[in-house]
Amino acid sequence: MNGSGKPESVDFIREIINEDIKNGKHEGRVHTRFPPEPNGYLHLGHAKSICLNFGIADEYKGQCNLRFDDTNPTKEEVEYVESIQEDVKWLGFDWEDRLFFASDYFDVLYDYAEKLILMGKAFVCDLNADQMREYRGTLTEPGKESPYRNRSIEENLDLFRRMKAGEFPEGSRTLRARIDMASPNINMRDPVIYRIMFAHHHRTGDKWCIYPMYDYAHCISDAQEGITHSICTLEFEDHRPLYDWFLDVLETPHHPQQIEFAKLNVAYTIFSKRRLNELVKRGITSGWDDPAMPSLAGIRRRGYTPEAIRKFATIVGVAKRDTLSDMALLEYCIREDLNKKAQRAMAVLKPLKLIITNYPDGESEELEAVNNPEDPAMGTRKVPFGRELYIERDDFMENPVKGYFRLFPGNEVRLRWAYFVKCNDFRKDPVTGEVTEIYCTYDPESKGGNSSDGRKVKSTIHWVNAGKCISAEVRLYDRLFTVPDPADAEEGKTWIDYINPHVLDIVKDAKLEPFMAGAVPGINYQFERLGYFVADSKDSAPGSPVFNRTVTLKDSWAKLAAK
RNA sequence: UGCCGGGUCGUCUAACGGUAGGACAGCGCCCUUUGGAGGCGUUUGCGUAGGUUCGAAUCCUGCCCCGGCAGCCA
Repeated sequence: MNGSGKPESVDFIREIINEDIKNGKHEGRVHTRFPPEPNGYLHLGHAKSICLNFGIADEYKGQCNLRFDDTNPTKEEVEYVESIQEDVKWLGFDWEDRLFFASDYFDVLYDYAEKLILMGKAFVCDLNADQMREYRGTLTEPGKESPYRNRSIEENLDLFRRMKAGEFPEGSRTLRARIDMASPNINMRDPVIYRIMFAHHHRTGDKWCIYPMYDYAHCISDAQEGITHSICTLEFEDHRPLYDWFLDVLETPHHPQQIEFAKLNVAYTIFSKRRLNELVKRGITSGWDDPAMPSLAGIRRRGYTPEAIRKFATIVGVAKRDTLSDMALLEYCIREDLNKKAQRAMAVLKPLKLIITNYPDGESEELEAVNNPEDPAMGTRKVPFGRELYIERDDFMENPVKGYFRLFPGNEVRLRWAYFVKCNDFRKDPVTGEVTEIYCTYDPESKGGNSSDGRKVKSTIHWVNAGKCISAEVRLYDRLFTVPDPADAEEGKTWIDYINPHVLDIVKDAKLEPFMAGAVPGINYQFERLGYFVADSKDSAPGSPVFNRTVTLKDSWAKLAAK
């Protein structure tokens, strides 16, 4: 029950689980698994599945296995089995001692295959790939039975054992289930269950030259592990009859239930492994861990937290219809998390010199600044103040537009944690017309940021001490694409044409408070009034960090100004 | 045009025959030493046409639209 007294609503998967528990199905157990193929890096879409599977296991006091679906050695690599484990752990989940591989079951899988042959439910087929395609029929026409479909059990067994022994060349024969070539479901038209591949496997080495297909391996692997609910994405819906067929025919001790949900899509980015790979290959991004990538490695480096990702997974929910989630939802999650946790700092991205004409030359002082207004326990710090400062170029306007509250000639603003200053004059470059310096007077009575006479200002701006700040490179990341759904390209264009040219803008020489020299990668900061930033884990050096912008702060002035 | 699965605010998601609700986004106001955060308020939706029913988002039928499926990929 929630606070309103209404029953807590659950998604359709948890509804099924609740029903199963009520009916005592699977002895009331809940056991899920996350089954990635180790052929690429994990991305936000996988995170949804991870949170679902591990999350459900947690909620029902069940278990969730991590199982690598490594049935195709030509596509899989150890590099990925390592990065995947790292990503799942980073997200905050634990498979304890239940790390499995489909290849753990190659012997079992093989024995079951002989059993199928013995039952007359599988046969060795000599059709090549092209012929098989012809025999398969089409979406609207039934297929034809293979001429090898009625071989004797003895011949099938002999041939299959010789396939295993390596007597036949790659592609020359397959083992196929004997189901129904006229089935309206193409997956049931005598699907291949073993193919010959003389490939080195990352775990089993050269032991095998025949490898099982996904449909055959997956259901049996689930059954082996006593999985109760095998949660996968919608495109496997058509495979469920086959999943059930294998387990029914083989009479496995367990029969997990496959449940399909709609995978995550997020506007202005893409999750397709193929396309993500192309971004890397073309050099559009620097690699799979580029902070602009939606890979978990990328968003981690970008400064996203596991808490935010988990919250996002919860918020988008789980259902069966295709969706395109709003980027704003993700950004909300990270802002909400970081607002409470991030240490504040002042950073000036586009510096403009501000000189306080009535501040004694050569003087300086340390002012106290609050580290996080949301969390007093985070304490305060000292910020060096002086006669010459840098402020943000955008915080000054020679001719202010309506509604602009920041600095302009004659206007008074507050320098955060410091003093009120009033602009009296400014200087411009005679050639470019660019403002080069502004001259202000400060009110010594307003130290700390409050006037002594109750005088108010409409704006507070950030600043750094020109003589005592540090310089750093700051990388401003934005959305990857210029359109919500780049895969849905208009005539004559491809998704590549929609890459955002400003996905990364680099600020070479930002000015920051001196303590930021000690910024440690992985610790999130809020640069006040700008956004959340994190020191880059690859390109920062001790004492000289490089910062990545995780997300901007909401900017209601920008919205107003755009009108 | 075969089979399977879907269509509820702009977005995501509830409702399980009984007042269409929440979150995000938007808008307005209040508050604010971040034009941040926060508080309050508010606009917007059941694909369509019928049927059953006292009553339909929910059940039935037709239509429309969207997605998936013809790898020895997963």
